[in-house]
Order: sequence, then structure tokens, then C-alpha cells
Amino acid sequence: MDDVTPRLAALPTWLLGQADARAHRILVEALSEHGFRGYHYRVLATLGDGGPVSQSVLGRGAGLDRSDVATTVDDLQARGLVARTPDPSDRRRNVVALTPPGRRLLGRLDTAVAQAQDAVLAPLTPAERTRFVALLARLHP
Amino acid sequence: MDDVTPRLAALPTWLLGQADARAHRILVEALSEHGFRGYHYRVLATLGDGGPVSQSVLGRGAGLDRSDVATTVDDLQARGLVARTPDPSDRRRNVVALTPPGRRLLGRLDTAVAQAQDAVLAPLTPAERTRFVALLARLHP
DNA sequence: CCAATTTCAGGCGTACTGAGATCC
DNA sequence: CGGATCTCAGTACGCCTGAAATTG
Repeated sequence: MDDVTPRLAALPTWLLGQADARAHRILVEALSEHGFRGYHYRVLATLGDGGPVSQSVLGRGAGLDRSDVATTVDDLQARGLVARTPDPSDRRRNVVALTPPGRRLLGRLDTAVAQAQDAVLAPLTPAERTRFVALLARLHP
Repeated sequence: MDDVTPRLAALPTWLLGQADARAHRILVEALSEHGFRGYHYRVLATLGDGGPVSQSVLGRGAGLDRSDVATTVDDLQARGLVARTPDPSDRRRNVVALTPPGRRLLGRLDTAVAQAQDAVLAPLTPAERTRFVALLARLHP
């Protein structure tokens, strides 16, 4: 993308958006080859880290709106990748957990995502990647 | 966002997406206070830099799809901010140009965007901002 | 005939809002 | 009662595709 106009090219947020758009495309491509979208991976990854949780906790961890958690978990449940069971101790809650097939899938998606990361960061040297990620992490307070 | 789960927090693309989502929200907020969206600003900024151009060139410069250029220019034309005239030398083309009100508006939007930038980059020192932007610029080959 | 430009209709994915039902 | 949780319907935005009409 070398034909970015001067004014836009001078905007950090524009650069950020461009870089994220590229990363997003590569990531989406990697996931869609397996038949999934970003929401699916975020939910699976969050469950893989945190174990069975309520949908509200799941949404906070994965960065999904309360409303989108429901439909995403629906999808994953229909494919047998997560189990949704009412919490006996608080019947307002649904407890969502990875199934064994879900955990196996998560492993494969992790590999695909790792390869996508390398493609995204390919223009940077290892030292630059470290600095870049550190600055990124500082960027939301 | 300190409750990001470990697996996602370890992904550079995830960090990139988070940072961009925050920048995007701040930018959208700043523009919508003036009654405009991202597409509007991108088109105005591109016209402000490059002068009158055809819609295809405009779309390439602003990073808009061919299809969205038409409706965005429609919007701006209806508000009297751009003028769309057929190119006499190639009647397939529409030449789009800023009107005086459009140029004045662009100045105000530039100010609003500049303030949004500062908000986005606030966590970084000036030296860090420079390094960050330089790394970002390297990130698409 | 082929290529470029514009326009139209529409889909997909992410993000969000409001309202209602259920339960603590 | 207030407050939390989940579900559903609907919206907005950015990004993209396919097809048609016009012109070079």
C-alpha cells in the first residue's frame, strides 16, 4: 500500500488501522480455512485458558458483547465444540465448557493463528517485534 | 482492559486489534460529533491532498472500495461539500473536487482528528510515539 | 471485442443498543 | 424491591462481491 495519500499516511491512527486491517485479513483467512470466524476463536481461546465459566465472564474475557456471546456459543454448541449447562447453584447462569473435540480444535486453530502472526510480523526483526509488542501493550491504559 | 485472558493477550494481532479498536472508537466519536463517519473524512482528506480526481483514484487513495466511493460521494455532494462533474475528456469518469465549504469543514475535522490522535497516543512518550509510528509504517510491505 | 469506470443491490463480520424473561 | 444473567431483535459501520450500463 504505497499509494496512501500524505494526509492519511501522516496519521498514526490511520497507520494503526492499516496495519490492523492487514493483520485482520490474514487472521480471518487463517480461521476461515477451518470454517470459523474471529468470535469463535476468541471464545474457544478464552475457554481454553479459563476453564468453564458463565457467559458473562466469557464475554468479558473474549471481548464480546453480552448479546454476541449467546449466538456464538450457539454456533459452537451446535458443532459439539462447547457444552452449555445451567449452573445448579445459580440458575440464571449458563456454564460454558470446552468439549474434548473443542479442545482438539483449539490446538489446531492455535497453530494456524501462530502462523498468521508470523506472516503479520514478518517485516520486523525479532528485536523490533519485541519492542513493537511492548509499545502496543502500553497503548491501552 | 486488564482482564484480557492470557492466550489472547499473548497474541500480537490481538493487541493490534485492541489498540486499533480503541483508536477507532475515539476517532469515530470525534467525527460523529461533527455528523460524519470515517468514510467521509477519508474522502475529504484525500481530496484535500490530491485535488480533483476520478472516483477510482479517489477510492485507491482513501482505501475505499469502488462501490462505497459512489455512496460516500453522494453523501458529501448532497451536503455541498464536494462537486462531482463528468470528465469531458473521458466521459466514463466523474471528477470529484472539494467545494469551499468542504475545504473549510476538512480543516475543522483535521483539528478534531488531531485531538483524537493525542488521546490515542497519550500513554506513550513523544520518543515512544516516534518509534511506534516508525514500526507501524514498516508493518506493511 | 476487450478493458476501464461508475452504479446498484446485497452479503458478511464485528460491535453495539433496547427490551423482555428469568432468577438471586 | 433492586440487580444480575441470558436471549432476541434490530442497528451501524466497514469491507467486499456480482452484475449491469456506459464509454474508451
